[in-house]
Amino acid sequence: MFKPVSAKLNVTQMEEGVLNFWTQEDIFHRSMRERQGGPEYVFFEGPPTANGKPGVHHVLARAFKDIFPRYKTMRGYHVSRRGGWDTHGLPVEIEVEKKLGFTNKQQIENYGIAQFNQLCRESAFTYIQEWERLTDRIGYWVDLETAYVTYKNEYIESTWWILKNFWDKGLLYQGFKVVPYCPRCGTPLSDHEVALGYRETSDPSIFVRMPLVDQPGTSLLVWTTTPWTLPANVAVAAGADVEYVVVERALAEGGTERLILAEALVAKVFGEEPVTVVERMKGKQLKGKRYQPLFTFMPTEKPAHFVINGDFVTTEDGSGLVHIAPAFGADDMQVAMDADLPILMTVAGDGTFLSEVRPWAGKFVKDADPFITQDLEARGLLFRVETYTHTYPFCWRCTTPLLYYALPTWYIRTSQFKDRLVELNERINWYPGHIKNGRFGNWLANNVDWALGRNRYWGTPLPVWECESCHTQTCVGSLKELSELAHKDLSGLDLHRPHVDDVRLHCPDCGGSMQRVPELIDVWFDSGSMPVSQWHYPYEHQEEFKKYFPADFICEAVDQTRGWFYSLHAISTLLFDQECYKNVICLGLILDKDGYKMSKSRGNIVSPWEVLEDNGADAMRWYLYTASPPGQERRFSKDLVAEVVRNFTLTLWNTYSFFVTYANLDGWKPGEGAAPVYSPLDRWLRSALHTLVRDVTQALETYDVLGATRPIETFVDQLSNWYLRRSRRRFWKSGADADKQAAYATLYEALTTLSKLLAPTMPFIAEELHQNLVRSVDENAALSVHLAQWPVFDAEVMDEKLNRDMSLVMRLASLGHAARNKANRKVRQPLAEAAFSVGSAEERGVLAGYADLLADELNVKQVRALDAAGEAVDYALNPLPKQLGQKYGSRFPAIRKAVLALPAEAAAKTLLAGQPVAVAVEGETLEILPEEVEVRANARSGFAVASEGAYLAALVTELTPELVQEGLAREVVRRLQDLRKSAELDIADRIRVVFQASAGLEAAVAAFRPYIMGETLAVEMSAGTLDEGLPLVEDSFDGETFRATLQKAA
RNA sequence: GGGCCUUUAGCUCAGUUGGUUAGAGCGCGCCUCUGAUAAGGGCGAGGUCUCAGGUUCGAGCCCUGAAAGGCCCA
Repeated sequence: MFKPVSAKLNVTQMEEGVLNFWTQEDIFHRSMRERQGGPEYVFFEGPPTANGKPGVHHVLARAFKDIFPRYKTMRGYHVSRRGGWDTHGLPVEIEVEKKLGFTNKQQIENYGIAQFNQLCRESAFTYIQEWERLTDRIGYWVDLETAYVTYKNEYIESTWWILKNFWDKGLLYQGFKVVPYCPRCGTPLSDHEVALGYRETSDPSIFVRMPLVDQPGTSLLVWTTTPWTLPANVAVAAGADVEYVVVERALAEGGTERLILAEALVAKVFGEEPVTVVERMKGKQLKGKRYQPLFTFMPTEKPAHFVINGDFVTTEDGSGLVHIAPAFGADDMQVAMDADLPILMTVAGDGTFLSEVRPWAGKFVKDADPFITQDLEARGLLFRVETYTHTYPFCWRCTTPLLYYALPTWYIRTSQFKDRLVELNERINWYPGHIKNGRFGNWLANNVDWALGRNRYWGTPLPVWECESCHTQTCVGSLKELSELAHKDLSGLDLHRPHVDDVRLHCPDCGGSMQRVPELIDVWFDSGSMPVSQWHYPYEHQEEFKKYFPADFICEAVDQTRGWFYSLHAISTLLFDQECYKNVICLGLILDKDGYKMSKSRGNIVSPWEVLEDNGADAMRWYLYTASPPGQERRFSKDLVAEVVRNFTLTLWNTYSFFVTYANLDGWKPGEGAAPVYSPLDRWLRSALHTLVRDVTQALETYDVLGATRPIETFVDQLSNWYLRRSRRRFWKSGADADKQAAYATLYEALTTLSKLLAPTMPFIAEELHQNLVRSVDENAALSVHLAQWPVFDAEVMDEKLNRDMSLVMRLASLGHAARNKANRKVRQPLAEAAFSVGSAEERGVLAGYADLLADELNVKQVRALDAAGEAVDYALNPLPKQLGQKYGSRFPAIRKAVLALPAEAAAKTLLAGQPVAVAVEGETLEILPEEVEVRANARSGFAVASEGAYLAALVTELTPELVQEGLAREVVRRLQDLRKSAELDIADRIRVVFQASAGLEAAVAAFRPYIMGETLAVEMSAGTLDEGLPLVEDSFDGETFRATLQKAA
């Protein structure tokens, strides 16, 4: 006996039962333990931060991550599924700052870094319990007990080891990074903060002359909106492929001058003023031309003041020649590094000019703009001054205009490995593929050095110490090394600020005192280090590290392209010269109902709990898998998850419930009783099932989640709404013949196989089915479906022709129903005949083979092919463009016309007989093959017809008295079945029926009495007086009246 | 400003190497079936496949350009 299954499914209850089972039997750990010794399948968990609540987007990532470890486990792999937590960084600090009511860094310093960091450490796990609860509830199997934590000393120490490795290779260096900076607050602002403070403002817009050294009387015309940056000018950038011209113009004071600017901007700059173009050239020809510097306040230790090429130059504004001040622009800094230009720092941290800038020393730079302009004008270098209105960022806190300002920071020399980063990316399989050479590939190809330093508190400290006297620097790679250099045992030291800052080292060069540099490292370096640091490698677990690197599979959302995907790849490339992961699914973002990204800052995160409580984890997961391709962004709505339950889960569940109900009635068990003799319908279902196994397996092997799920939906639909609907009677009938055995065996095979195919994606219902269908009858079966073996398809069972044939039959059935509808003949009324027209001789054979099935489905006494010869059928020809067009190309229209001009009747008969027809086209005779033309039939009047393409169904709608009586009998059956149901009888209960009927109906009942009694399981059926106390049905139909009562027979 | 993605029915999405009548599910209206079903079947309303050019005998699909939206980066 199987456990009885109600047709009503309480999803939540079922899933919670499964969760309990997993916990009690420790299935998750078993799934790892039992596969020890099997081949390794390596999965890396991208660590989330638990200081925020998990949202739907986390369910998305976790749902996708879960599929492949489960699948691979079923294929015999050992899959270690270690979790991880990202615990450092600004998000954590900001939460603590909010709690403390802080608005700037000074307040943190005053409060004390030690206490502050202690609060951060606690805050990092604020929502850990909700994360654990959610992870558990959605059935994401990940080992959180052994999860790595980025703030642990061991983790940090390994990360230090990596940094030390880079240091030793000369890849870690100090440079400048241009950041948005508030001179009043004395601090750089994050992107988020900058975005808060944009507003419209007016700035000076000036054109200046930069006279060429080698061509007296000729100047570069350069445009800027920040005159205060001109004293820091070191170069002028021209677009390499931009067209430039030298123009000659008259000077007001007499004589002429020549100016160089982009051709596209001549009209904009000079307007009505007549100028003469005397020469033209590309930007690349300007490269290297030297000009006289506007100012010489600062010494230049490298060559400067010449034209360079830059791809950021546009000809939308200004002159097409861009002034370069590396300290005050990100592009400027980048070209300065590329071209090895000097960096002139003219401005102090408070936004005033340094003393070297003598005329304006101490003045706030923005206030100095007019003076600088005057100075240039006085020297004849100013061409024009205007006002320019644009949006510019201001400090959100104090409304001071932000400066783009170079701050010293630490870099990793990733750009040196640009080519290698690109090459190793070639080995990675990206899903979707366009990320590889698109978003990710472009990012790598334009790689710039990784700005590593952060001027914050809660994070991995940069392990570089600098001598206070001789400025020698050293990088420390372990606690042991630190202890040695400090001459004391520091093995218990907390590797966070401020404790590491308190450690002074002895300078090996001069014996001076060395202090740690103030920076922390980028948290992305933390998470990108996880392949190494999760093992405390190389100080511990060397074997494990080797075993679990690189990853076979990782999966995160697309916002990790420049985040975790990059940090893993970059660190792995620089450290091991190897790719870090072989396959990666890059998920699209979940958008809210209005199409915006769900994010904490927007406050539009939808809680997954409501969805889970109503519809369960399986349905939510399934929705996420099947809704759209994984890489595509998607809007999320709860209603769509509910639809999954209605359309898919319940369809499957009811098929399962049906099976269990009847198998229990019959005492059926797999492998017992007569050997099954499969009917064509069984063979079709098995063929479809094995095809499904093949396709789903293939899809999972290629990380195609849609391909691993949508076909299952189709199959379940066909299983329920065709196979089972067409097979019901085989289960009802008494006895246990080979046909019934075959029906049970087929349905059982389908359900148990589905349970396995669904295990990676719908782990709960898969388990439920497995426990009841497999475990309950086979003690030796796998304890859990997740410990079972993945199903193997049998190519012998697969039959492509059978699959095709059955879809034709389903189509014809559908047409038959349509014809009935048009004729207004309900299915309960038997009809004499249905005749079909199909497009080919082969399909006629299919029709003949499945005539009985169609007759039963359509409730007609006979099914046959429309006879071309014997009946008045009109034919039409439809030349098939696909076949003819591909064969004849541009001659197709003419051929089409010629085919349509043929006498349709004769040609159709020839083609239906499998013979070619000849057409004359442009003086040539062509042979048109039967498969190149579709023959469409139209039946004579008197039939009720429905057609689609080449297919047509025609019903004989005349009724004989026998047919009418049979129809009435079926009406009676239907009423009695309804009554059984409303009386809540068991499916197998026998009944006694007493009825009263109008004369015509009574005759019909008499004629079909055995049929009615058989259908309704009546042991007695008689006309007589009704006992009103019994369940009663009363109805009139087709001009007849019917009343009946029933009672359960003893 | 740059890169990537998206745009097909009211909603969520399919649409094979280009093939002439563009599909499914949900929702809506009508009809129907049912002793597994919260369901199933049929019919109907609902589409200038974002727009404009181009290639082709033929374009939802290929090419060019534009627009709108999203994400990432400046």
